[in-house]
Amino acid sequence: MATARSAQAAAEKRRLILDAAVRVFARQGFHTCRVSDIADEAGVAYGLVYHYFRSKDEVLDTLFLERWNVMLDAIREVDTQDITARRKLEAIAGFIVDSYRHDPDLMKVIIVEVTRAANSFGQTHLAKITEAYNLIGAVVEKAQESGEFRTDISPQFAAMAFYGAIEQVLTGWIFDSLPQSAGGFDEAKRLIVETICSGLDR
Amino acid sequence: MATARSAQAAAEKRRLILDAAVRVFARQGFHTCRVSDIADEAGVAYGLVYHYFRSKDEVLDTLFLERWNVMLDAIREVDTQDITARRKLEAIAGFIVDSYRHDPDLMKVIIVEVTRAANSFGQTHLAKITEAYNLIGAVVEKAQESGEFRTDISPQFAAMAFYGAIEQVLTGWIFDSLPQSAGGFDEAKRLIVETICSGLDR
DNA sequence: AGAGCGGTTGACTGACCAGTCAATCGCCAG
DNA sequence: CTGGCGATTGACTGGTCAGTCAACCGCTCT
Repeated sequence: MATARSAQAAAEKRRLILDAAVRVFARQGFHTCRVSDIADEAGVAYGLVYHYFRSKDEVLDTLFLERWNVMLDAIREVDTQDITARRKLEAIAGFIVDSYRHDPDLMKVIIVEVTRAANSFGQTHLAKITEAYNLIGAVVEKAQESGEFRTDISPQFAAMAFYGAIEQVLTGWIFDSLPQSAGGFDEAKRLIVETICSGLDR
Repeated sequence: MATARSAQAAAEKRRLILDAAVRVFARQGFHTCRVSDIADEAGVAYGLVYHYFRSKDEVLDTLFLERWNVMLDAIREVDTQDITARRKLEAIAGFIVDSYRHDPDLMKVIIVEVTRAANSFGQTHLAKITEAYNLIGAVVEKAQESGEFRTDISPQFAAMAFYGAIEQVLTGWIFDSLPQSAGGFDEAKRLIVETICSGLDR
């Protein structure tokens, strides 16, 4: 039992540090913050961060991979369902928007420090990030084959437009260049999918 | 004449440094490169960079503002023309895509280090960046009033989707997660506008 | 000729911070 | 009670650069 109990305690400490890191990264940014800021926020000693993680980078890598893998699984799961592509895109946009609603700090960190940070962590995780584009592209491709979507827009291209629109909206919320209106989140899902699927034309 | 000649020579050195900085920032990224890398690339002494610029940051600020102001002017100019909103969006997307075609390194730096770097330079230039969204939003808004565009998608929202789609495509090109196909650039303009205006639905 | 003045040079400094490590703590088993 | 081991601590080190500055260059004007 001793082993099990301490293993659990250790896992809790690790999580404590990860959660503190989310808050610190969201508040100060990855490059601007010091490892000591994370330790302070978590209420642990500086060195303990290095007991659980090899480096400052590994903390962010862990946060990103944890969440991104959940998202990739969610997209894959959506794609197995027997619904229209439009509904699939709604579910995907919904998942991402809900991720932000549920934990804005974490999504801020993932978007700002990884997904949009193409020169630093975006580079490291390019393959993982591209995987999401490809999964969305596959949804579009199948919809083209079934006749639901037009075939003169390449699936990869459509995926970029779709994902780009979502990320831009989240970024707008994160930095207050887009108002987070009352109906907000659910309205946003609808608008994104509506824009991409039906277009702005009347 | 002496004054005029040396002033011109000085301006040329300044430009030499700016152009070198574009190459270095594009290759290594702003945070990763050293000021000495810029000086070496420009073939001038380290200290000269500080004769023309107050700081490393100011070099990037200058590059961004130079180009971004040109773009804002271009968007404003497009909006004065008596053409459909769809044509206006085509012209705007065209301008941005052509900027990339003409000087990919500069666009890479602006997008990667400023526009998408929301925590560092994106923060500093948030107002300037938002200005672009607002100008695009105004184009959409007028199109809604004239009946060209549907009115149930907020103009600001549409602007984010439009700009987000463009930037995502450029980012895809920059980091090779989207193939730069043969027809490439002109095809891309068309697809972006087509997607946003008419949608993916058949 | 030579004074003056931008333009130009690059060695140096001061600050910062990621990561190390030796010492301590506290929990459990025997 | 005690030996041992993993968890925890935080002072310290080493390397990295942005930015400074005092000296130097070469052109022009008198």
